[in-house]
Amino acid sequence: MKYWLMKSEPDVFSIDTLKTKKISGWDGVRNYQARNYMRDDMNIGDLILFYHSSCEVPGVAGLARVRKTSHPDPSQFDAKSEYFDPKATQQTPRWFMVEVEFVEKFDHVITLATIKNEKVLANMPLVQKGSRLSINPVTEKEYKTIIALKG
DNA sequence: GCCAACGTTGGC
DNA sequence: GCCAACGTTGGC
Repeated sequence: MKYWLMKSEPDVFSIDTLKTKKISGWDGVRNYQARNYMRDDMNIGDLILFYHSSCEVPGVAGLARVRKTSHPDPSQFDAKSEYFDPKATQQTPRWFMVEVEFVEKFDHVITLATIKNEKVLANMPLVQKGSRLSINPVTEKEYKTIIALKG
């Protein structure tokens, strides 16, 4: 089993949205490296740190779990979607997504500032300058450290 | 294949 | 809103 951190703008899709929906496809990823993580490396049962980005208090807001391995992201075929990709076809889809399920919403967001204060977490891509990939692998040690911070 | 221009991310 | 960093596009 692996661990991941996945970013989402809470204005668009938050831990509360997932809590309500319970299950959701992680659609809209349009970055090849992030796509490759979903397509090639994510397995059922992998745990996901659900990170809120581009908001007042950026940080890990809760947990999700991979429920279904990758399949084509339907939004790439939808001309009305902001994620539409005219170069993608049903025969040769370009974008893939996994399906995730809600696990937990933390009582308090584990803020980026808190994460930056933890020496053990200094190697996370999240805190590297210029790193903006929306999906990143997390080591077991990092995962456990973050979980311990939720109090 | 190079690279300039442009677009996006995301913290601050 | 600013801006650094990075990714993508497209002409050549």
